[in-house]
Amino acid sequence: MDGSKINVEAYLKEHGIKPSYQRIRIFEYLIKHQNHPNVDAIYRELSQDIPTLSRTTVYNTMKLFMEKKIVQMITIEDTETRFDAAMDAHGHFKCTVCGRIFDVHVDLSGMKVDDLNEFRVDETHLYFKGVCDDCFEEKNKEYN
Amino acid sequence: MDGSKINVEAYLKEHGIKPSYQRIRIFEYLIKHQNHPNVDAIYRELSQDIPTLSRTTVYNTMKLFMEKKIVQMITIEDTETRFDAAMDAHGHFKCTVCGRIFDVHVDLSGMKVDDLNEFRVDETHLYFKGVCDDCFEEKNKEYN
DNA sequence: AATACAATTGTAATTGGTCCAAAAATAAAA
DNA sequence: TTTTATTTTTGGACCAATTACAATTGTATT
Repeated sequence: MDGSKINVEAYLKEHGIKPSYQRIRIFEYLIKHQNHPNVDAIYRELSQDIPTLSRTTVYNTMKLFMEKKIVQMITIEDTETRFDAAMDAHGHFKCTVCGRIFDVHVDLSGMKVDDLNEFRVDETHLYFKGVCDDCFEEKNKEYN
Repeated sequence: MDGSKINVEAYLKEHGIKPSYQRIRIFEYLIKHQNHPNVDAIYRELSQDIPTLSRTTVYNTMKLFMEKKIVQMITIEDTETRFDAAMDAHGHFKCTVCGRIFDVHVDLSGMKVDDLNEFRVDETHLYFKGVCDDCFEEKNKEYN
């Protein structure tokens, strides 16, 4: 899902999702904003345009999207559940200062994990925490 | 923290934690049970022995332990926050059938992550989801 | 012992999310 | 097309996990 300009309706159908108006709008939101939103962010933004939109619908839709594997859940903090419409193998970086989450291109092919032989692995998740460049420079300024 | 038989009291002190009775007992629980418990599991178990124990104390203590970096938080699911007293670099595998979480020994040294140059990385987390051997065999039985 | 400080406790409040039943929309059948 | 069945959406009630907070208890300091 690179969101360059795909037909969302067709894309949903391809993945066995009936493309209702709400579902289309929600998915469009996800590919337009790569900010890894949580349910509330999606709701707040879209409900301006769709005044009758219900939070429950957003929850239901995200659950459905996950089942159909067109979005993945990002659980870096225990307090916030975010979502990502990109399904290719990639990691995330969370800046603990500004709170932003960045996509991180990562090649896990060289990873040696002997212990995994006893498991059937369906999903792999990798994330980092730290301080992003913007925040790091901002911090330095104070002490110069 | 391999828990083989260290002096918990000394260990806490070394990490700048005043070793109160509750803190000692909670940390002992963590290294004895490698089941990656959540707050409630710790509370239920220990409150049998320490009847006055409060859930808030467990929450406070886990927060303190995390700040002092002697436990790490495991956030694989949005619904459960678990903890691990092992601080060496390792990953986790969660079985989506039985719900158990296993430690996974992993070598990330070969990992190529160009995008991380723009960040100061403090923590790295890796986890997998899938089906463990026990559950996999159990499942097969049904269809034979 | 008196005082100060830190840790613990328990209740209340908050939050993020689910449940559920009614209403609305869509699809299928007549 | 109307009627009927099915799916989706909605919103309010509900629930469980976590935090806030003020009172109490415990510990260290003089």
